[in-house]
Amino acid sequence: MYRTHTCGELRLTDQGKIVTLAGWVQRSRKFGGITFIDIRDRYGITQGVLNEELNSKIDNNIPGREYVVQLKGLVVERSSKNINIPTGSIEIEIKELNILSLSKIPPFTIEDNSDGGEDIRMKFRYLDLRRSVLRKNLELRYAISRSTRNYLHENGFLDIETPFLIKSTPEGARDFVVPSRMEPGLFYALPQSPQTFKQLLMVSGFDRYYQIVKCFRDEDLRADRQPEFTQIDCEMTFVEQEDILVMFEGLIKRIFLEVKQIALPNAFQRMTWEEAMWNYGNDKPDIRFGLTICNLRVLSDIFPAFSKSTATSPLYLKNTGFPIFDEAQSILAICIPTESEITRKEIELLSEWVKRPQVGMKGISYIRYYSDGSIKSSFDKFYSESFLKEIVLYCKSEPGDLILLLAGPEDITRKAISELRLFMGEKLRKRNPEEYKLIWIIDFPLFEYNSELGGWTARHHPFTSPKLDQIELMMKQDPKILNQEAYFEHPFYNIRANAYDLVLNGNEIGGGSIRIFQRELQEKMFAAIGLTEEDAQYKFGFLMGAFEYGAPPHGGIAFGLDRLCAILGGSESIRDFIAFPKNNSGRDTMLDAPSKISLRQLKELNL
RNA sequence: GGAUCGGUAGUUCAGUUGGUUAGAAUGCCGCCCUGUCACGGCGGAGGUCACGGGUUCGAGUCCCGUCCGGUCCGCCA
Repeated sequence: MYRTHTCGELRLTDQGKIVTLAGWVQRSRKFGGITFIDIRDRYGITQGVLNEELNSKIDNNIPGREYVVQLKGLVVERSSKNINIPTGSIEIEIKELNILSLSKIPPFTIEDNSDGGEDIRMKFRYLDLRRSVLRKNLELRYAISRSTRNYLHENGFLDIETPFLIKSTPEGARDFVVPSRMEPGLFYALPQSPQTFKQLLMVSGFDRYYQIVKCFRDEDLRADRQPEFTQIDCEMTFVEQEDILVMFEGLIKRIFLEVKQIALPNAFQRMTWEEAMWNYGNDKPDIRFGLTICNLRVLSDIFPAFSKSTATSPLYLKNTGFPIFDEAQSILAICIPTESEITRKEIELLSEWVKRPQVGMKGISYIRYYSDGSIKSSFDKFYSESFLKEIVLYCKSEPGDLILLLAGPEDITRKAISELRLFMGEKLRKRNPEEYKLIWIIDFPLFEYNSELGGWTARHHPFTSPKLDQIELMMKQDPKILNQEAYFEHPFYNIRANAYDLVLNGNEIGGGSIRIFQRELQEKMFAAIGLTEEDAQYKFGFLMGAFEYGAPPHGGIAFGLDRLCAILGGSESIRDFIAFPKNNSGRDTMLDAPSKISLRQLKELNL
């Protein structure tokens, strides 16, 4: 028997037992006649002591760091205890020490605060995973997936596997493709999600399906994006949007309760997409803090539910005197409470920040609304004080506030003010990682206009159903757009989908929709996004065929497990929650993949 | 596809205006130490300054290119 106990379980109550432990040498400390050896496994660290006799016997052959050793000995109480570790009250008086495996000196220290950088730790990922930080991350991941499985099982969901070698139908992201050997020149693709399969399962009558499943997308990476990632993929039959939201609020509440011991509110907040864009400039708003956007000018048709409210803004009409504002499509502002006395230098830094190419603004304007009620702005010479006062009042500012204004084209200005809002939220320390605010974003647009391609694409995916009362509008609409400058005047712009995202602290952690289940509507959808009838039939004929044999109404949702883990684990990077992740360029530096393959393989594959 | 930061000892980093023998910490090796647990003390080894080219009397330092890595934009239904 290699071990009787783990390295994390012995306590004072085990005193007097003869035990055998096996593990890795964390560190040894020698003092002439006595030597301490800390051995570590997944469960903890236990100190062993070599007495004088044994110490002199092994003399200079004390096992080095990361050797795998087996200790046999007596559990005794320590004369000086270590309160920092659970096993700190006892130690093992070693009677027998066996080296099971040698180790080279590791390239970095296997400790909580390792001295190794990201690069070298990735190359030696199997060593990095010995550190308790990463071990705890993977334990957290398991806890989340276990809660998920329990909850979904209790609610009648079936875990059904779907294939990884499928057909390439890139509608959004690029597919990873796999060459077929048996059919030269043809290719499989790896799934970007099991979307069509789970819909077919609904047609087959498995009315509640889930799968914790790998998905693949051949796009550039980020700290929170990997080419292969894991989704909690779910689908239900005979449901409306409300049923899905309630069911999966339950899942998230269960995960928070079991994994973080946090009881979330009974019903999550909800916000329409339009409201989120209007107030936060973002479809995944971080609602842990305010600083909502003040829309001082917006082109009339872009946000139909809100645009009218800008009509009372002093800056709504053009020709107000300040050329930058007069020429701007949109003028958006945020009020920063109690910051009216911000230094010139800090303003300068903000200005540099918004001018970075990633943000892309030409500059930033500001209004200081001092506590004594006086007003000073960066554009004083263009406006009277009473006009400035009108702006301040429109923004609902209090004396003492600082108002930051950005002006420019609607899309980049809104994106920039959203970035600025997050930046200021961070600066004001209002983004507390221990605070969890969840919100459903609903009523997404069904379509998105792609000005590069000059056409409409599905915002979520082409299987998403439009709102019931807008189906008719869609069925008779010609997708062709005549005026690219005013795509938001096209009726498609205002068609809303039965689609929803769940947002946690400004991160999209899940999203889904009620699906189309009628062939005619699905055909119309494909036509709208520019697929010819032949294309649609070639790519998705199987799905539309299935819809002709009694397809039930259905819908679903998918959560990004990696990202959920990272947020609950308080980390920015999902790589810390994946056992063997890829680097920034999609490379596995441990395996050194991707790599060349042999000529013989190439020949077999006819490449 | 683009922006930006970085690459110096096993590792993490410092290296001033271009100037003589490139430093620190940690790790590693040796000796000493019977209660440490980030042990301590003394001594030692360890460098293709990513690679290639250029400027210069002289380059770790300046310029150009390449490679590698981090972050971001585009992209990611």
